[in-house]
Amino acid sequence: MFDLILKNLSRHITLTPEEAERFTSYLQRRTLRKKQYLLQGGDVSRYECFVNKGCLRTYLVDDKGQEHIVQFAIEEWWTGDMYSFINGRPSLYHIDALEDSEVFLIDRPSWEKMFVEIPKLERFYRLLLQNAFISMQRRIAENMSLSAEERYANFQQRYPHFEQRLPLKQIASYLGITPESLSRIRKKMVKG
Amino acid sequence: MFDLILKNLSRHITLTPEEAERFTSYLQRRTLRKKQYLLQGGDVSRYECFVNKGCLRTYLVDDKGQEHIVQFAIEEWWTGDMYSFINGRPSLYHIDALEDSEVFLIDRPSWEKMFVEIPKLERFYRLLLQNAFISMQRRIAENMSLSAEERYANFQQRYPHFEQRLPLKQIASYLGITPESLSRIRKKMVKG
DNA sequence: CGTCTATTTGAATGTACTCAAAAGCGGTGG
DNA sequence: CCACCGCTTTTGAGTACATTCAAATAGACG
Repeated sequence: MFDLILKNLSRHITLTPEEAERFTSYLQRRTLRKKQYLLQGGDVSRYECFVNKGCLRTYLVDDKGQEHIVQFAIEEWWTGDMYSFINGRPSLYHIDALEDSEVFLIDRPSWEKMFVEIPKLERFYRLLLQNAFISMQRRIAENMSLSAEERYANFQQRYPHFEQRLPLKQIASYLGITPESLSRIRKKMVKG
Repeated sequence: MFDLILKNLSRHITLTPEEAERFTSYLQRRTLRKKQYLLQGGDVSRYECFVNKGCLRTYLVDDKGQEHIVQFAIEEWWTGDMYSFINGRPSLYHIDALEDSEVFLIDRPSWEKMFVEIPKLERFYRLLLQNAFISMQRRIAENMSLSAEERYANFQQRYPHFEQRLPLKQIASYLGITPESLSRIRKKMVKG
């Protein structure tokens, strides 16, 4: 049951069997049906989330009612609204399932406790955040310097499996363009 | 000399005098003249950097020769190219001084050592990255959902002091628009 | 099978861009 | 201290890429 998440930890740190045992005791398993919310904008995010199976999206809705996807999370990704989780303030984001999914959740008290009881996790989380930070930075840079077409080409290259798995509309939203635009870009790229 | 950086640490963790002493022993002080590089694209980033005085920018240059600012860093901000620093790969970014500045640098060996010798720093860095991650995420969301004018208004509100300190050209580059566009936006906002 | 949503296509529109030139500002050296 | 040079900012005109709105087609799900 905890194979994947323990494998994920082992990418950065090595836990003793006891520590692993303790760590997994903090986790709550939850299944989500397609379209089910994990977090709704306005609520306080009570969990950090590890995706064991399926696919979630984090998005916000602007005043015009348009959705903008900030992040996808598939198997072995972590997600959640860190800001709301840490500060206890209402979240600006919605998180829901794009497929039937299975996740592990950690609530705030467990979160605090686990860093105290297993200090190695501080390192794990630092490294996780480091990587997330790096890819965010790159995404910002790309959003500023590349055309929609180039951004899409990069997306395909970087996340080849997302391509088949996600509907066009979601990808468009992630890239910050309209579905119509992405449809045209695809058509053009097939011909080109 | 180390007042500011120790104050910065104390926002998240409490060091004993000995630990503080040890921590500062890792630091190298360096002054930068306006326009001086801390890091040039293509080089490997050898330092993480704390700004004690002045202002730096991190930017990349696209194929058309255009600069895109990913981050500003003024007093009490940390900066650097985390990706290059960690992975030892050439950096995509340039970092230089927009004003005469004074910084403290930590090189990679010291960086590794300090986390081992002062494990509390893992926590500090995790929290630092957590905040950085949160604001990156928000920036991505804003870049996607807001018009140039709204992004500028947010920038003014969030970083009021940057407004007077930074030339229009640099702000435009940070917002992902041309100087011409920002000039027009400003004109419009004064009238409106 | 029918309904609802996603995707495609077309036409008109708009926001921000490019290119060009003038005006403003700041730093440097005579 | 002033004049000059280079860079920044402003303004104008034309353009391009992506958007909006609308409608048709395709696909998914109950």
